[in-house]
Amino acid sequence: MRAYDPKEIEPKWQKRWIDDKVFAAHDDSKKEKRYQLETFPYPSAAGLHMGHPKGYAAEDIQARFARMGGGARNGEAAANRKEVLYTMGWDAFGLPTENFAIKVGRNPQDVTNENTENFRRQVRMFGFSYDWDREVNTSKPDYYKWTQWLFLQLFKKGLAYQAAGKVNWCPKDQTVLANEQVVDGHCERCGSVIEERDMTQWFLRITAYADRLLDDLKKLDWPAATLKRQEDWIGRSEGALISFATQGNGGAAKGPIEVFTTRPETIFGATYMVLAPEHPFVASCLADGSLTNAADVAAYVAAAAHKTELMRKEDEKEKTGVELKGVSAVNPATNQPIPVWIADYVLGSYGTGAIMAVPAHDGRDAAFAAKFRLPVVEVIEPETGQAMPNEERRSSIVAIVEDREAGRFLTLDWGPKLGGTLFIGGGRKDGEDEIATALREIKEETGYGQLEFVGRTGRMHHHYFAFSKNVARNIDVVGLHFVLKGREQEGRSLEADEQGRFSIEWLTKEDVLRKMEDENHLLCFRRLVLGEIYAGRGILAGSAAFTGRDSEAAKWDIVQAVRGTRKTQYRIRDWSVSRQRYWGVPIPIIHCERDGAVPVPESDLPVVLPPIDDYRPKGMPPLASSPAFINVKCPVCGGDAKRDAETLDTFVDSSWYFLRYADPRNERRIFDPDKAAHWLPVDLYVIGAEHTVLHLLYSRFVTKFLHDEGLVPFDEPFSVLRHQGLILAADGRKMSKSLGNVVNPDEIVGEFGADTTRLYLMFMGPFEDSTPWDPKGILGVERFLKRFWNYVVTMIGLLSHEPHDQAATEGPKRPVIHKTIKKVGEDIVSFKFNTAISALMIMLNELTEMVTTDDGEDDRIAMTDRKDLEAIVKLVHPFAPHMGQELWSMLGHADGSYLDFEPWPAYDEALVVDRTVKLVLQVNGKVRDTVEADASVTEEQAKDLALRNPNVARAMAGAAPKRVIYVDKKIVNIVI
RNA sequence: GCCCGGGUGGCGGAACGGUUUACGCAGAGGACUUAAAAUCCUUGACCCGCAAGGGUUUGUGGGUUCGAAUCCCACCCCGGGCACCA
Repeated sequence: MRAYDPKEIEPKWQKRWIDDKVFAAHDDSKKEKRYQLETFPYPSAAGLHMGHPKGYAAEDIQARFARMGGGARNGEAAANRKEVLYTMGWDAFGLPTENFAIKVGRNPQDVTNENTENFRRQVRMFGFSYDWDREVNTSKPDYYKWTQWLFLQLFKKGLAYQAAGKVNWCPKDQTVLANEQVVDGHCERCGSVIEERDMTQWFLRITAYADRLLDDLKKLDWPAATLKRQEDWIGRSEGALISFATQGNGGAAKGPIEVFTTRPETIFGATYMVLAPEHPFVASCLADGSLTNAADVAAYVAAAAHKTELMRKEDEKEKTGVELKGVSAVNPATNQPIPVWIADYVLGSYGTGAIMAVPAHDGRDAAFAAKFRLPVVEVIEPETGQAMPNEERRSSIVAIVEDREAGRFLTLDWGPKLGGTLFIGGGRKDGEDEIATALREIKEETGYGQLEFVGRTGRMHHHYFAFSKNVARNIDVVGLHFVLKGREQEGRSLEADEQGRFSIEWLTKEDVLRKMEDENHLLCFRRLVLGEIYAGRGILAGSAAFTGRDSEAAKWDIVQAVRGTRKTQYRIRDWSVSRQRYWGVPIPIIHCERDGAVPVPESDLPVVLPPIDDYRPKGMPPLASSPAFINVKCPVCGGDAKRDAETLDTFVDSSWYFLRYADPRNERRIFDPDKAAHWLPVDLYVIGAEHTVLHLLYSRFVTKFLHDEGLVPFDEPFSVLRHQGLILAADGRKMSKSLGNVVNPDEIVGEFGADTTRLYLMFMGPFEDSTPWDPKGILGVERFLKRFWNYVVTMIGLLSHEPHDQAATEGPKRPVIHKTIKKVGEDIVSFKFNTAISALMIMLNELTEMVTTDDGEDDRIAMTDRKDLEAIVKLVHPFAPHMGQELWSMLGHADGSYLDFEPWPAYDEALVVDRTVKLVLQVNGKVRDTVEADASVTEEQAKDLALRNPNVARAMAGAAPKRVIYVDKKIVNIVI
């Protein structure tokens, strides 16, 4: 028998697939289209990582399955066969290659060409079913011409603009770095501490699309976590802009300061305001001499300007700031003057760069106020519980007694019916002050009397039902905090209805948080002991006409009262795309003294990236030192002008590549809109979980822009997205060169072949989970493939000896094959490749099981015919396509018959269900026995079987069944 | 600190209201072989028991249910992301 030899069959089919253009996607096909986008790799010098083929194998399974019409209703595969656009390309521009080239003293172009060749070879050895005629490469002029064109369209619409902005500057490499290249404030490459520099940069106005980028997330079939991260990244918040008048020394009016707030309802508690150090008001105060502490302020501003991101992190969020002495602002709600501070916890780049500080209801303001002893005014009284009709009103206290030596808190356990664990509470008597009430209650209920009062909350509101008194209550509560000074207990005097109803417990902080359920008592604890501030809703207090109203309900009325305006604010910033490096797309702009930034005429595109002598960054873009490139005539006035010497962020290159695949060789347009409309949006995009924001957000932005330009009818590029988990090293850590634990795809494929490698990648665990590479684990799937091969080849040999009456057989006969067809099809659809493969293994195990034949011989060649074999070969094909195709040929299919275009097998429902069922017999939910029963078993029969079972009888020990639960054909549970 | 994931045999994992540990790896025993590799068969959570059988077990503690790995609450641990966004 012919042995399984992947080294022979894999290169053979790979060559045929490419030479015969088997997987070419036809624009004019009558079949329904399916577009599967593969994350195009960055061709690094390190070569392919095992993570690449993991994602690719999953897509290849889906692509081949779709071509076979899989996923349709059973039996309708033939009509469901898809025309699949499935492609590969190279994200070939970028900094790592440039750095590598500089290090080894070579040209980035040559290095990229070599890396790309190597990647192409590696990808091809896996046998993925790509249409290789659609390959794209972002570093080729025929591609980046259109990247430049895209930039110019954005420029024309005002969506690409130049502005001064902060950049990450590496002092050693003399260059700007992308945020991704800054790791913990250090240069990813040389480890230098990154400086912040202000430079004029190109930006793309992605913020103009913030609302649509957020709102359209709901159209997408993407992992929930990724949608959430996009939402957080965009960071929309609804609030108000409110103007605060200011005045200088002697009451001279100065310009107003506008703040952005999401909590305008707290404005009566705004006791000071804070500006970012770079706020223009600060500079104007310094300039007009209105400050009495100008030197301190100037020093703080200067220090803040030099603070890097790293330094701010090291500050551990310790608040710093300086008051602008000599000026003040006026709270428009209270008309009271309030001090103005500057502090770097307020960001110049968000909102208006100025805030109103409400230390009573904001944690950051609270920390700042505590440090600089600024006044705190509570204006929201927390409200807990649910309001009920006919509430009795009362004034109460909650007393927290702390034993500081023991680190415990005094609680009363009232049992589950009366509220569980509570602090000491009680109602106030007429004329009694709150502290007196608390001391009295503590003494009455616990006998403790030596107490020191250390703090209190403001008033709170709580709705509850007092079961002991059978009455609904709406109470005013004040939380009071005492420290125990002596442990003697004397003079307890319980009311009659309290006698024996509770027990005293001293709990640790953790136990209080664990056991206490009462919202109001817990809130007292959080505020008094944990020092938390209250940032929720409640009843307004100290808020003039608004006092007593619900804080949320009054929010916009207050905005109106202080003449503020509603405002939506976003966290997302415009996309910085300038890179002062060489290996990227030249920005197609010409700078002219007279005409400013002038776009390169479209007829002059592409602006070709020229080879230069020295690629090393020297504080200015390498292209700037190439006079032949830089010096041009202005397209408008014809005078001397200079080209922009910067290159585009490579994320721009990748923000539209999926569109180019629809029409990759078009020389006249970025793509033919009809072709894009035909193939897109993408029906499946498999991408690493690390790409949850940037690339996906940028691609969505560009798609929306092109939609607005009328080039595409859709406004979301990727309808369905799935993430792949990492392949970890055998030690469970990330694979990395420095740890020396990298698994090399060349070695693995060389040793086991592509089919085995692919199958193992899919079998390791759930697709979206990270799983360690087990060098022994791959042996399991290798054995499976060999056994599968041997089985099919043996059977083919037998078939040729004694031809069955093939015509008479409609489909496969053996039930296990029908079950597997169903299971594998469902699992592929739901990305459960590991269990699909497991089902294939189970099927093979059953097919090759020893059976005893009529003449008493042990035999593992069970009855199987050609239909069976064809079906199981089809099932394996998406996973191990070289083997699938080879066996298909050996089954006698003509040369040129590609299994990928054969219909996915159908199954017979009747054969999927078992003829016998296993009944689990339980007594009180515990398994006592299992019995086999015919699948037609009725409830009565099943119960009868259970009651007559000896194990069941023993467990029942003569007791009578109270109840018998029956789960159809599964369980009989006798409750006694 | 906040937001997502996730804790099941020696290992990767399966089951996501109904027999916990499918499938695979590793282990143990056996067959074939001069031997090894390969292949095939048997076995396979833990404790008690010769066995029949019984008990325990899905991070911990509670709850709901006839029945919980699965649903709810609290806590612990691991991984990832964000990190003063007013």
